[in-house]
Amino acid sequence: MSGLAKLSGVDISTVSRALNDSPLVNGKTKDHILKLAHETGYAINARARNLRKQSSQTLGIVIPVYPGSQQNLSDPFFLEMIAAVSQAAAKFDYDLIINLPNSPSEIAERRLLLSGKADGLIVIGQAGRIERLRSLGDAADRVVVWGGMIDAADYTLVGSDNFEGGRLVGEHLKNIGRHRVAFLGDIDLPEVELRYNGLTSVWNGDGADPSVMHVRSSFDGHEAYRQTLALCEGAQSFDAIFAASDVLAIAAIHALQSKGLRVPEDVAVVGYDNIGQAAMISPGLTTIDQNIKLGGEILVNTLIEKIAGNTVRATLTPTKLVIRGSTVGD
Amino acid sequence: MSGLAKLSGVDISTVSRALNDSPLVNGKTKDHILKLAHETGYAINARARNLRKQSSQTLGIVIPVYPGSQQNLSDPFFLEMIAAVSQAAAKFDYDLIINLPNSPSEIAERRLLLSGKADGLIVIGQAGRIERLRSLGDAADRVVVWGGMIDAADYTLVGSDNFEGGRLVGEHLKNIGRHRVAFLGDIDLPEVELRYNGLTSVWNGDGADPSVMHVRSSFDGHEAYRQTLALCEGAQSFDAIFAASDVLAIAAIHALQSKGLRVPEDVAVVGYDNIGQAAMISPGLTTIDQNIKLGGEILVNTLIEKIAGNTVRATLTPTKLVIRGSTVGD
DNA sequence: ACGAGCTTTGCAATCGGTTGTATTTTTTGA
DNA sequence: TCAAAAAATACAACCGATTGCAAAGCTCGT
Repeated sequence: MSGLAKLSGVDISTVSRALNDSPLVNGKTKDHILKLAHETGYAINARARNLRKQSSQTLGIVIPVYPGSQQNLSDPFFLEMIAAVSQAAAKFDYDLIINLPNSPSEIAERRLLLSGKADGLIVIGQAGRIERLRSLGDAADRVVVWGGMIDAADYTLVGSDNFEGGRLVGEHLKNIGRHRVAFLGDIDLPEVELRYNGLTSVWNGDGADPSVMHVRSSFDGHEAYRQTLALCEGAQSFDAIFAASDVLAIAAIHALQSKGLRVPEDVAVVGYDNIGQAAMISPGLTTIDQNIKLGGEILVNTLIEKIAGNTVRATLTPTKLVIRGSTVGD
Repeated sequence: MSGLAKLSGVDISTVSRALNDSPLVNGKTKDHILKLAHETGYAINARARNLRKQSSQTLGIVIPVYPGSQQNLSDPFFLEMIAAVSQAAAKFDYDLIINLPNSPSEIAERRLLLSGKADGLIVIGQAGRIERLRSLGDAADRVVVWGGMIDAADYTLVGSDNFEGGRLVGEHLKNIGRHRVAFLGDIDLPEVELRYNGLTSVWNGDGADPSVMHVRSSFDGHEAYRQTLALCEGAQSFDAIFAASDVLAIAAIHALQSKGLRVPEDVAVVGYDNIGQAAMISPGLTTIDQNIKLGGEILVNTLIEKIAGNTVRATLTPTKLVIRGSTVGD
């Protein structure tokens, strides 16, 4: 910048104002400086600017991909969320630092905040870290969490309407005459519990016993595969599986087919997320679309509001049922 | 930091040295300062440190996920690559800024470099941007590209051995007696061309005409689905498909099955990448494992070497065939 | 032609660390 | 015991922008 100042014969303060399009600078002067800046390929030094402005124009995103556990490692949901958040952040000229903690107890995220590397933090999922999120203290002012709505949260939550998603699936299964549903997922996770509750709500007050059974599985496809095999070998009969994610649903279909069961004739299968592959397998997977793109935008908007010191409240994004062959036949 | 200086009664320069574990500081003094820092929850201001040290301890990763085209948007390969790079970078105390350009012509990446937000850049894939990569100029000193080895590259390349991957697939198909192979992918992309060349090399000098046909498809699953349908309706007969990615292979299987063709009995299918879902579909997908984890590590190591001013040369990571039901039956 | 008022520019402090050099304190050896 | 060497600490410049305030340059009406 001092180079530009010499070239154009003005003070660096004027250069600075020109580059920031300040109205305090004469139009001609501004044009001249801008031209020089362009010719010399000058780019403002973000490090100096960040220091002076006490802001880094950067958000952090924390994604629980624990390498040891293999859990989630390749769940496309996360990539879609990263893409959504990244593009929403870009609209506000924010960059995105990605942080994949190695274990639930990692504290690298707070470091991003306290050191000023990031102005705010987006945390995807509360799994296994609710307590730590609760104890954020002041840092909570610059954190937004994607997850299922829970009352006791001391932090700002954004999420899709998991209860409604579960309910939509229940309605659909009921409509196609499937009443013996196995729910595949871990209802200790808030968003999963909500999906489960939405599912069972459909049969409540129905006279008939809700015959929904819970088959516990983490978000790891291999575990879902094993659990589904076990389910097939168990005594309980079922004519539908509702899995807490598409990855689990795809694994479940694989398990069912390997047991000689037909999808959807013998067992209807519904997933959650509507990842790209959901439409690419045989039969196509009926699933819930969480509108991740909108979710990412709301996450970013909410976080930027918080950074600006405004108070915001929890937000739900709408949820949509996408029907494909895995529940109704082609 | 000036607060810590007052508390401990020493100059801030001593505090700085203590926090950086400099040997110039007395052990007792150091302990005292560290204890105070811990008690007060002090964290070094990264913005100031970055400015002074002319480094941001941050790498950028550029991933071509173009939202308009839907291309790749949910390919788990990218997430695995992000995870691998992120974890490798963490070992060197580098953070990772993720950049998903909206179009091949975006220049946001260079901005990261020139502004000093990132010390170096990792670019995943050369697709559609080879010319721009060539014209990096000085910036090439701090850029490493993941992609297929091409001679004319003016930038540092790291990639898996795509030719060998293709060759392994060819050997395997030949071994199981499949000689009429459709190659599904876009051989205008360097890595894809190498895989194709590896495949055809198996039949070269064989007397028999290599009966490999090229079915062009981008890395978008929907396009692969359509192309495979078209292939089925065409005149050419084939008994195997080698797809340039698992996502394409899964789409191809879906298309084949919807045409009433059996996998692997009628058509054997091989993918590339070994994403999580490859093992989760029916039948399990035979594929090439690129060892992305190692690739991410090499990318980071190479980039850090370059940032340090050392010269490095292109590197290949080994490649491995993973055989599952889609080519040999269960 | 001149001063009020407006526009434009320059000066200098500041953000919060790091680091070369000077200074003080402590240790060492004869 | 005392000078020389070593260890520990303090001083002050510096990284490169932003910004409040002062100063200089213009415009305009009378």
